[in-house]
Amino acid sequence: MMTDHSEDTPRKKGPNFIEAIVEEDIRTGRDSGRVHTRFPPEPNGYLHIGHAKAICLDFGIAKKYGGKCNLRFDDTNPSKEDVEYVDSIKEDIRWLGFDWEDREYYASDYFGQLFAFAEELIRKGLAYVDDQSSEEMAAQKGSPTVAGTESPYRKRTPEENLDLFHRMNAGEFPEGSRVLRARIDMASPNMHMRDPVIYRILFHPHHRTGEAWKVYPMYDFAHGQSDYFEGVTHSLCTLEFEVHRPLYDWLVEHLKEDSYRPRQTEFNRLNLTYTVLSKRLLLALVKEGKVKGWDDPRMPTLTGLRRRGYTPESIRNFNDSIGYTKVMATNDVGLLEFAVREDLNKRAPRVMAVLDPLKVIITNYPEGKVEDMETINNPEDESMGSRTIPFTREVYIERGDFMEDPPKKYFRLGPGREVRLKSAYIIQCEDYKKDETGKVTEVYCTYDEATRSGGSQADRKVKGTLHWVSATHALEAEVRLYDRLFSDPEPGGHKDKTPMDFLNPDSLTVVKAYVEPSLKQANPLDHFQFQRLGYFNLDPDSRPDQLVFNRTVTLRDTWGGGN
RNA sequence: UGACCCGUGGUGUAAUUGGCAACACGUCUGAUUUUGGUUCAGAAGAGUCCAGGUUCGAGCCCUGGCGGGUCAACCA
Repeated sequence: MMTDHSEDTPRKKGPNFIEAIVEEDIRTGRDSGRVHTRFPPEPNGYLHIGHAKAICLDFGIAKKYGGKCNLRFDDTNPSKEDVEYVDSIKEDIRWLGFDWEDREYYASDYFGQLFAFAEELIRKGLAYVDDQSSEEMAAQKGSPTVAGTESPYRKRTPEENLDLFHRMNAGEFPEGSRVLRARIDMASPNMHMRDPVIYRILFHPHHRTGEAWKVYPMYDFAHGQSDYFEGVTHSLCTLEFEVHRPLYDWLVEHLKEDSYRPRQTEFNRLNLTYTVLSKRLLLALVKEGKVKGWDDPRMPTLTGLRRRGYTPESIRNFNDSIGYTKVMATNDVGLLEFAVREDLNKRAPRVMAVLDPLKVIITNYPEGKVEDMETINNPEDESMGSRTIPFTREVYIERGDFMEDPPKKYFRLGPGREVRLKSAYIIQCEDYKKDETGKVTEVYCTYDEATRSGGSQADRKVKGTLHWVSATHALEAEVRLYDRLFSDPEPGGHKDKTPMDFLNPDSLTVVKAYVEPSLKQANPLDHFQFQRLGYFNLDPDSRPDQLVFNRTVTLRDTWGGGN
């Protein structure tokens, strides 16, 4: 069934385990029944479809239960972050269809409160300054199976620690020379509880606070506390943070002044076949020039998918369909493509385009005659109306739509065969011409005037219907055909190979095509279904005198005979 | 060989307080079609990682295995 996927009538599904938790919290009156989530990106790169999964959850839960969702930039590491990313992230979230209203926050907004909280921990003897190198501390940390040993600085007095911490922030000590650690348990079976570093010295200017601070909180020290400051009730994050939860809770427990405390719940991160979603790899693809940029249509970034022609609705529906669990899952990218086709099938007007032209000359059609043939824009949506396309004596059809010696189940053009030219006439192949290499160069046909679309013989059945464009009216266009960027289903799942070893050399193919004249009026990012060829959109680089189209996704191909 | 998490058709998810394993994608038929698309009708495909236990009855509960993931950044 695919009748109820529109925005107004979402798929009927039972609550996922996170919704079940939220519903239980509401039922028991936890936090007075408030539901408040947050989406917390670090502004150090572009958002990709994996982030979309988190965004749909964070904003989706808030919307479903009448709560709020904050946008919070987790900007605790100035050496990696930049305003460029802040802007792109905001744009991408809006494009996806979500709104944080006036709740745009930054972890850096809380640097003052966080610093004060650190001082409090120091006074309570729950944090200390460590002068060792990171190597020394790593050695003392032990291993998952061997308990760690305590730092020689662990017994410093609160007074000394406070003084050192202030001087760290005053810039008196070089980067890397000292850190502030929480004093928890060096023998904990959970590595994150072995006196984790909570503050480090960084001299890199911060994109928002500039030179104001010389010490910056670590993720673990900033996240739960930021949740607390914002009144977040449900802090949803991905599975790899599961082992951080005890530390999250430990810190919040020491910070809270009332009964309210945010709670972290983890869900599975998105994995897609033939796709890499690690920021490191995506950055490498851009830096090494394997793709043209973050918005290259082959990239799984939201900006790339948008340029490719994917719609926000299709991405939201896709997220809806894959669900949220704690299972390490790998989703078939075909599911995403299905969601795109499903959406585009309803909204994309059908147009004529020929990617690999073969000239057909209709010998009994008058030279110089032009007929305007009416054709419907979208059979899925009558309200999209119709338009006319010019028909002439010479037209182009797809090279693959003619075979000299067609197999039995082939029902397109061949010697002596009849086909209908969509919205025009039935033609019959009388002859064809080949060049020295044996390549077919022209096909000669006759047309039956009575079979004109809407005419007296219009109902006559023939096996095939072909798309075509008038050879004298067609516009030349550049069409970019995209294939998967990686040739392996799990490019990241190999021991001695990197995803780069599986780069698909044919991920981009550029062809010169002929398209119907009406496309001159197309706007950037407009969607089209090129008859029998797939869904395309007009690239933002396109100019009226040089049309450029991207193939968003192919049509479902049920014919095993190839093309 | 520590802690935590996970294990249902090929893939991803469902399965009210234990009650004949459901849905989507994919695959395969057939019908319709001026798109080999769409739409429609139907089919195949798992007995729920394994072994015990509790129970009239277990995918759901218990025990023990096996398998997979995360964690030893002054990243998030």
